[in-house]
Amino acid sequence: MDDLAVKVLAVVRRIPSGRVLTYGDVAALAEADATARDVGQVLLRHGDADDIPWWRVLRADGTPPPHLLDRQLAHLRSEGTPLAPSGAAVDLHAARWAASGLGQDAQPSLFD
DNA sequence: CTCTTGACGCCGG
DNA sequence: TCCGGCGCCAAGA
Repeated sequence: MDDLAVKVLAVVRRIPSGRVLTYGDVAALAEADATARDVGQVLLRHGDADDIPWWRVLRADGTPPPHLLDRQLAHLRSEGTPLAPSGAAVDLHAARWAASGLGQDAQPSLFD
């Protein structure tokens, strides 16, 4: 478990239920030279831990990676995450967690 | 040391 | 809107 993984997982654990972040967001919040790809690598290795809400991390367009589509959407629906009209993706505009410098939580409307 | 792989993201057709 | 291609970069083989 390297330092980068610790930081990335710490960020993911802080995502409130019903909110989401993109891989790129997590990379930026990890305060390291992490890229979105690195975040994917970390979750690939450690995403199985029970205390890690990996399903709250999505791609930049709000869709989950293809092989996780069903499982991930099931988790998101169960915790009331705002989905896009299509139902196949998350409504990022509404559900994206405004974490930067705002502490524990934030209002989705900040993005309007 | 080189080559492949992949939970990403952006851009052009 | 839907693809396909390309850049990116750390790990393994």
